[in-house]
Amino acid sequence: MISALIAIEQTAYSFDKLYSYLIPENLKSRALAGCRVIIPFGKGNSKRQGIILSFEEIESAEKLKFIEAVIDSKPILNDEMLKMCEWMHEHIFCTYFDAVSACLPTGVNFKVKETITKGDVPFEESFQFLESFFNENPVTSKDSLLELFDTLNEQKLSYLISSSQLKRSGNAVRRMGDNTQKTVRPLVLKDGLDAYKLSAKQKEVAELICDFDSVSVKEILYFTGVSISVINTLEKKGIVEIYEKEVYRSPIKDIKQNIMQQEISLTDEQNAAYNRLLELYKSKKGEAALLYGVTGSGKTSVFLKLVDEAYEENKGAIIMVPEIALTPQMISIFSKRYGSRVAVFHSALSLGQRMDEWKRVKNGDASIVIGTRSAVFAPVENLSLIVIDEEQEHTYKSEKSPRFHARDLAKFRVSYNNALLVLASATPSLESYSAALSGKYELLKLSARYGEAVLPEVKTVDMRREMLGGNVSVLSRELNIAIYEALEAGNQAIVLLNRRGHNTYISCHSCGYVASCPNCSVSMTYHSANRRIMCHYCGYSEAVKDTCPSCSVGKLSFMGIGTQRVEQELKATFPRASVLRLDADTTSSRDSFSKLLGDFANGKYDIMLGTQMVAKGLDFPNVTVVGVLGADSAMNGDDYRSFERSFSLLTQVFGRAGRGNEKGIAVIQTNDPESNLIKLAATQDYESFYKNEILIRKMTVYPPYCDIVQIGVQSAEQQSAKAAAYEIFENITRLVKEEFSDIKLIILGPAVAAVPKVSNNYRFRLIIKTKNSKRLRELLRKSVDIKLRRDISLFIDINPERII
DNA sequence: AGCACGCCGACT
DNA sequence: GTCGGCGTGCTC
Repeated sequence: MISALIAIEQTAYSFDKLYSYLIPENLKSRALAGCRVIIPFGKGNSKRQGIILSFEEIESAEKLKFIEAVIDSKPILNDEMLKMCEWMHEHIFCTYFDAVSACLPTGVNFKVKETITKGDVPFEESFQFLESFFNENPVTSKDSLLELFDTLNEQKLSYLISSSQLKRSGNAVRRMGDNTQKTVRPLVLKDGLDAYKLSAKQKEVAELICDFDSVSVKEILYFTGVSISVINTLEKKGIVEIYEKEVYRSPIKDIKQNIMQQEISLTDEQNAAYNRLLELYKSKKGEAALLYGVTGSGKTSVFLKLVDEAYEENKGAIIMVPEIALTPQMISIFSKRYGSRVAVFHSALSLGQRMDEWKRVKNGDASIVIGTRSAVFAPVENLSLIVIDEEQEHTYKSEKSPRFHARDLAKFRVSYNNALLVLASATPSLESYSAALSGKYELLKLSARYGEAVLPEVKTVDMRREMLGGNVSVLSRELNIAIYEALEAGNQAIVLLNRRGHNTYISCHSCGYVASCPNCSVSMTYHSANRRIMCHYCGYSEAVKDTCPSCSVGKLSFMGIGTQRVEQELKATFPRASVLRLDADTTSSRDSFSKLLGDFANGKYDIMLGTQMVAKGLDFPNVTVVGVLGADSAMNGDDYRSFERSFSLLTQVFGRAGRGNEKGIAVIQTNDPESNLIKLAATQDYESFYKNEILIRKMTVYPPYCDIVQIGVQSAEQQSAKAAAYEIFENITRLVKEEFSDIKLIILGPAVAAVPKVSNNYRFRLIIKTKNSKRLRELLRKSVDIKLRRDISLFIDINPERII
């Protein structure tokens, strides 16, 4: 006998697995792998959504329940996606259904809605009042019963259900309606219309419908002025057919249908790289290549030409970018070039748009996908190419379950499809570059800068000396002069500071009190826009008090510097200049970011100030000065990747300043002016940086010399979180001594997280340095299989982007 | 996460 | 006696 193995929604990691269900005879033909189903689950047989991942042969049907309904008429996930879900479950410690959900846009997700109806057994004496209620309302819900009848409670309802006096069933409810349009198509030829007896209006409409092959009802009404009844009559007579046609809401505005197939001209160097990539592309071995090209070397042209190849062969391609708002020009290039064959995938789309784009790809109407990390799940058929642009960016790693890295999933997909993966970057991740050097990836270099662009002159300012020299301002004299000169010449300036808010913290002079969030163990930041202090972790805010709430004598003063404070200072120093501040606070709305960047590019502002996102924006030919405030290695946190991130950021900043016709100036304000990092970034010397950094990684044992496993434990009770963290730690040490003596690892911790409390949850962490393998994952799974107290949540993150 | 079962204290 | 509190174990 065959049963279906099903991934079920709303399962905690501790009891997640594939559950086996019987297939009723009437669903045999429809219950295919990749179809979503409704199944009863748990003691109460609550209705859950699931998806069939595979099937198994069973000897006895004992204990098994039946699938209740099949939602999809055809599989929503194909074999590739199902295999990818299994891969994710094995490799990244997520539940099966988390993996499935990641493959589907929110729009196509169904929600199971439970309904309560009268059961087969008549109501007992004491529940007779329900009889008349159900005569009026045959279908109701648990919640409304509880609300309407004070005499009922959860227990009584459960009793009524288990004794079959009430029946509970589940219906799939679509979260989001398909955007369909009533459309008409003719069933007879225009010449054949004479055979029917038609009124003047009917004839007119019928002829119109025959002229077009298919036309929307709305349009007919608009053009002919008839009412819907005319069309209905035509349908009754069998002349036309009315059906629902899906209309797509495309996020790409003004698609130029005249596709611009302009030939891309490549330099010799670009051409060499392209030809090699084309060879790999054609060899169909499921390989990966690293396209390492200095800023301005024209990486985009190289991979665009590869996408051309895929487009012409009518094969699928996925192009990933770190952040869609920062690359509007990429979307416009793609949509101009490939027209409606392009679909866009990213999180700023509305739910409806996401679903539409997903469907266009699923139906084969679009085959070139451009987007952020979620684009790696695009249901592209015949996938032949994946490009990951700026592959070192942290946005490719998901920080919530499923905690995948887009690069790993891309590798899975190219190997499944025998396609080619191209990682492109000016500052590749240490992991990728070392893999390329060892021959795991094919390494392709572009070392010549394209066009006339020159690197800026880099001035490093020691802020400690600046302070000793009497300048207590945020801006150094060097930077002030540079900005002044740029503005005088009619040019623009960019100032970078990686801290939001006005001040980073508020403290009391007399008692040392620091305003901190009541829910999280972090200090709060003053925001001048709303004159409140805010927590950047949970969003809590409160009004600023005049006197210290702790000692009620001292006055509070604002310490530290955020973007708002710098904005204030810039406005004071350059009163005639207009300043644009770009950070998470000013760019929360959907497309304001690209609009603001566009405004800056058009010269609406003189100075742009912001967090690191400004470094990655468009090319601004008028920018001749870039200032970086607080450019210490600590500017990106203090984990092992901070040097890499700083180098990448500075390299991009310097690349920005040097793209116009004039030689730009970059002023780097730091407390560590001797830093090698700044010098290497100034000359765009990635390879020297790599040589230094890889040595450090080797000596301190960090990736690529090992993998990092982070286990996080969270609870509202500090003691239970701590106890769980220690229990896991002891499990690991014990298992490594006994069953897993082949595994080598270094355990750091358990320790309280860097931010010990977030939203009133206490957090503990364990860090393990080891080599990721099947055995290791087995060990991890055993170690976290602890008798968890109910209030604990736990996660495992392989090679996390951030240590909690 | 739910849900049921079961064991113990408070209460008609 | 029994109602309901929550600790514990299981989910095809």
